[in-house]
Amino acid sequence: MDFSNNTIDRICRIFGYLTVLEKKGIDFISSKELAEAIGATEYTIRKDFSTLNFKGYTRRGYAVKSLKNKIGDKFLLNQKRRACIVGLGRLGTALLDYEKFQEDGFEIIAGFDISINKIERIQTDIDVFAISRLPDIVKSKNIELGIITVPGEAAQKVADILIKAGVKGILNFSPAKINVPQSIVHLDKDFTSALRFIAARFMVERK
Amino acid sequence: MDFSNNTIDRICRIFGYLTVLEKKGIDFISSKELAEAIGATEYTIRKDFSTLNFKGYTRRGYAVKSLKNKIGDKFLLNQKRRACIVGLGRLGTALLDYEKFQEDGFEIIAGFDISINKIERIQTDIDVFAISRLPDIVKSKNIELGIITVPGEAAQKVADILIKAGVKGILNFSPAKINVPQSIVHLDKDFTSALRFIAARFMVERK
DNA sequence: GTATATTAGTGAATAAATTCACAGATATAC
DNA sequence: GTATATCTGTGAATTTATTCACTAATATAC
Ligand SMILES: NC(=O)c1ccc[n+]([C@@H]2O[C@H](COP(=O)([O-])OP(=O)(O)OC[C@H]3O[C@@H](n4cnc5c(N)ncnc54)[C@H](O)[C@@H]3O)[C@@H](O)[C@H]2O)c1
Ligand SMILES: NC(=O)c1ccc[n+]([C@@H]2O[C@H](COP(=O)([O-])OP(=O)(O)OC[C@H]3O[C@@H](n4cnc5c(N)ncnc54)[C@H](O)[C@@H]3O)[C@@H](O)[C@H]2O)c1
Repeated sequence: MDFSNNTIDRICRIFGYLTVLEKKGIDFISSKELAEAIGATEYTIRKDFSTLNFKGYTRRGYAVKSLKNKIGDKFLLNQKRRACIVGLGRLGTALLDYEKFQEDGFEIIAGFDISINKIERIQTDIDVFAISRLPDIVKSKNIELGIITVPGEAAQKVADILIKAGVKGILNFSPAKINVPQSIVHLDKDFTSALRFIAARFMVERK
Repeated sequence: MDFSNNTIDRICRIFGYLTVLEKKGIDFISSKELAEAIGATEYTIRKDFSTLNFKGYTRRGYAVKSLKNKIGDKFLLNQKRRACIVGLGRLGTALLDYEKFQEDGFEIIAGFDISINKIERIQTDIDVFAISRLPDIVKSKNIELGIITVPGEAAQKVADILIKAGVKGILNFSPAKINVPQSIVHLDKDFTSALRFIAARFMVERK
């Protein structure tokens, strides 16, 4: 079966929230509370779960641990994913050192940059390499995800290199939209568009 | 009239792309090319423009400059927006120094942090202050947008402070979901959820 | 033990978003 | 100057997503 982007997006947020609940030692959660936590409605969430065949308990809700495992199994969020970061500027290095990725199931295996200077001076526990080494390292270290933090002009080129090297998914933080084959999952996350969205939304609200 | 989030999101991306086209000196653009550039279909875009009453020219498409201005006027993306960043860690400082925000119409007026130590050591052209000064500064400098880059645990508290100080929109990069009154426009941008989305999407694809 | 309140599950209804299909306009080719 | 290909604009059709409305189950209160 196939699921809509909306459903998958909700499921991923729910997964994150379940992680929090689990840490807090909370055992059951209702569709209503889940809805509130991720910004959706209880109906949508029950519908999602219904479609996915995730069952809850009358008057108690959904069992946190079990639900988290079911989601993890179904969407393969239980297993660690191996990622790399290309472009070790301000944003790239911030991401490189973000330890929480690790506990969230994403392991940053390597960083790459075109500037040898940068590679040599960078202070981090993660291995960093010249971009020329990318194909080799992505293959040998089985890296599945590429995170692009190079300037917009270089984004497409980097995407091509990543895909050729064998990554299966790309998260692109540059403002450029990248073109990738259908088989590669990718997401463009442009902060400026996000800010504009807020500005535009706000203005529309006032009318 | 009111527009859907989807429409506004597309419009913001189109606005960004029009900026690029303008710089390149391209005068006309078709719905098809726009669609391709932002990852939508030509139908949707023509429908959006139809609803918004943005007219194009047969066999030529839409006039780049004029369209950009119309969008800018309608959604108030032409005027500079004043923003601040709260939480000057790795992500916050990366954003603080991102000059491109300026040319994209967002001016980072100030940065805030709870750690006086950090405030004192930080190297940047932007003014940085202790969080206690936020209400005062947001008001006196007319700051409209708050960007949250504090740890998840502090996000809600910071959101409350920002709102009380008078910001009208919030972009939250922490993994916590924040609760804000209806009148405040806000967006939660959690990188981990984005990575999970890719991982989940990818796995679904394979099935 | 019974009544009550809460919560899931789901087909049906509704609403929203997208796509289609085609008429109308016009730049371009020849 | 005419034919042709291309591109917009928009109601209608379709598809997708959400919400409703109600049944069933059961924990909790008393
Ligand atoms: N810094 C921010 O807060 C911020 C905000 C919004 C968007 N962005 C976007 O994120 C991206 C990175 O931003 P930044 O501020 O970190 O930029 P930066 O200039 O600090 O870093 C970019 C890095 O990419 C490297 N690079 C350039 N071309 C490369 C290539 N072909 N292969 C490998 N590495 C290459 C550079 O050497 C540099 O280290 C940009 O696209 C930017 O528009 C950044
Ligand atoms: N670094 C990344 O690449 C990255 C990636 C994904 C998500 N995030 C999220 O972005 C946020 C910032 O991440 P980071 O890596 O920059 O963290 P960081 O720990 O480097 O910085 C956080 C900053 O917030 C400040 N702070 C804490 N409480 C505050 C308060 N109440 N008021 C004002 N300032 C306060 C701290 O002093 C610190 O300077 C976090 O929520 C994190 O989960 C970061």
